[in-house]
Amino acid sequence: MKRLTLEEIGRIAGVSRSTVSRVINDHPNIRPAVRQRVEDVIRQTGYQPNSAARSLASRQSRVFGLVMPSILQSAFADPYYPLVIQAISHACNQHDYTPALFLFQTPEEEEKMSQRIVASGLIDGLIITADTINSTFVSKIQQYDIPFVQIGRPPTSNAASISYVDVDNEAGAYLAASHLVQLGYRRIGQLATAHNTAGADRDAGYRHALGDRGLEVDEALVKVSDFSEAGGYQAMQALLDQQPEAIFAQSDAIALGAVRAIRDRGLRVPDDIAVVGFDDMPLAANADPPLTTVRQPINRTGMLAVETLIDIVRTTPEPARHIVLPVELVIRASSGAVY
Amino acid sequence: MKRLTLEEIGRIAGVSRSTVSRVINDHPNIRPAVRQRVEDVIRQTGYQPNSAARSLASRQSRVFGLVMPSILQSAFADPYYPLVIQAISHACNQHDYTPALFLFQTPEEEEKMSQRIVASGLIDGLIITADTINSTFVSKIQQYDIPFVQIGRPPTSNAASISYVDVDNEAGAYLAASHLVQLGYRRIGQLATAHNTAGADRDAGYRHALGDRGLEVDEALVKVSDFSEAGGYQAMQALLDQQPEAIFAQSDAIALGAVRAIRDRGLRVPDDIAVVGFDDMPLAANADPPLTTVRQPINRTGMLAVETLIDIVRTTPEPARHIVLPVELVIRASSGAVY
DNA sequence: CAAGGTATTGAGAGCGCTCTCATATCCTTG
DNA sequence: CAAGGATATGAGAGCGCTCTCAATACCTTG
Repeated sequence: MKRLTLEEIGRIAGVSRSTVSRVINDHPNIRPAVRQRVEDVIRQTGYQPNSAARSLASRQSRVFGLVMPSILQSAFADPYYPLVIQAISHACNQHDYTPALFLFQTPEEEEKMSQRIVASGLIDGLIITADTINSTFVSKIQQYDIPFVQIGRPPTSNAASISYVDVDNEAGAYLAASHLVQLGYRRIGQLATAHNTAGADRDAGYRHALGDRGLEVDEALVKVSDFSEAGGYQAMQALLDQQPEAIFAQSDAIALGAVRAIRDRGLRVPDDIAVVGFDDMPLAANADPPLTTVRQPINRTGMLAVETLIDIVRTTPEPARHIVLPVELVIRASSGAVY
Repeated sequence: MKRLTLEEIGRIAGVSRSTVSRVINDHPNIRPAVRQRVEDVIRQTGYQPNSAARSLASRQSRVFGLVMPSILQSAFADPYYPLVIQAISHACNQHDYTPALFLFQTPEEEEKMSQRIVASGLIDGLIITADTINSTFVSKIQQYDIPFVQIGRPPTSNAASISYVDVDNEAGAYLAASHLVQLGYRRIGQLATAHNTAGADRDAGYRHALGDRGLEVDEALVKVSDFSEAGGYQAMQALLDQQPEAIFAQSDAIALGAVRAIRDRGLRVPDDIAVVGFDDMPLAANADPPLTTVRQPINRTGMLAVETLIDIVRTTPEPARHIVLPVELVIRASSGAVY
């Protein structure tokens, strides 16, 4: 199957290359009859414009890069990231953009790739998943003039100049912790995470909720974990010695690990210890017991990241766009509110 | 920062565009002194060749498409797919290819995208994850002359003409089931899956293992599940009525669901029922009890898929390459062999 | 029905690279 | 040291598209 060109389509339709180009790019001022004729030829031949030629002439590729820096390598086990990828992929498909994937397993890999990513012209813009504090990648990328949006809030120090899409982590944690307070629990522990803004915001929400209800935060009831089930299991084991009545876990995976640790100690959820998670991953609903958690809108996050990036690419990049999406508390059995 | 071109690099280095191009593409017959000089300029300026121009002139993009057809949409919850993506991404990085991601959530999306994927020239080759029997995508793609390799064995009917990288599912299942037989279990059930070649091969391995040891397969001990934890939970509940002594689950997620179902029935693993999984996902080792399972080399699978595709793109596509990787049994507590 | 627009189309010049072919330079060796 | 062959470099012609600008076709309206 020989590859067709604009020229040939034009020849078949009896018009010039330029006119065919106009039809394809939906320019105004083409006689309806001509447009129709050209469209027919395109449809019948199955012609697809050559994307390299288009990129070269138009100076844009309609390819976005989806970047996950090295810090997150292991975090890929967390089902959150696959869901984000899926959401972004879907959004890109809808807007006729192609997502290129850049997962970095080491800083060296990151270093090696970043130059090519920003300067080869392959990529029109970047979606960066890196709420890790002090990501070197973001500061490196800022020196180039490639548009990007971040998923998750950047550290306060440079959040103003960076466009991002985030969920309201603080409000979510506030809801979760308040829910536990209202249920009558007093010794409410937290399985927290370190070095990421989402974790920091969830921590703040937890503290505000307790404070607003006149409870003091007992630091012995706050343990740090990573975002994995295993991490939650370990942290919960340490926490169990403090005899908490309820737990706010900063992610569903952590919560599930906590549940397992609680059971291993011969205790029951929620009868002995109530548990609330965060994220509302698919597994939260199927867990045993079903997990009370904070639902964050991952699909909308991905969609908005893509649309914001398209907007930035097409128009002026100033000022930076900041989007914070609302979250909601999903009450299930693990918090002891329903059975 | 103005974008540099070959021409300008040449001017700075005092040579022609052609010579710079030769240096970049590692052509022979350049005086060492000149090559050095050009390389210095490139390094100092941070020049990166424009990829659109390169693609247009050389007719290849160094972009591979990573396709996951719509059937698998929900299966993305299975940690297997993220790991495959990660492996392929890493392999692409190493070989200076860019992976573009095409996840299809619906047949319509698949239909809409496929034309662009194969005919726009954006993509040099495809890696298709679709061991689902009767994938329409593969048969569609075969009509074009775009190179591709599949991860997972295609259905026997057209496996001969398709290049693929697979793991030895049958041998793995054989190992797993044999392990259970050797431990003295007799009523060995299977949590199987339908409509995919990996499942069919694992089923075959299970049956051969039992047959080779003189055990007959009791069809009442074989239940069909999907690849999820929830599916395994459900299927196991049905299976429990048949009072199996041991279970071979076709994936780790299924095995974990089975363990949960067994526990909910008040039974213990492995004391009352032994469980073996398949895949050796990270969560298998951390499970409770740690899961005996069949380890498949996902990183090698991804690497070989990429390298095979590169080979096909660069040389003649004939004959189709078939690679089957060995697997190994990882014995942990869930099968009752170790504690 | 001519003049003066406006709507529609085509021609041409790149976009930044690769690759072939011609030219220039460098060694050999007789 | 001249001739011949190898080696090294440059010039030029695209790759298939977009976009500007000029040319043509089509309408108005006085």
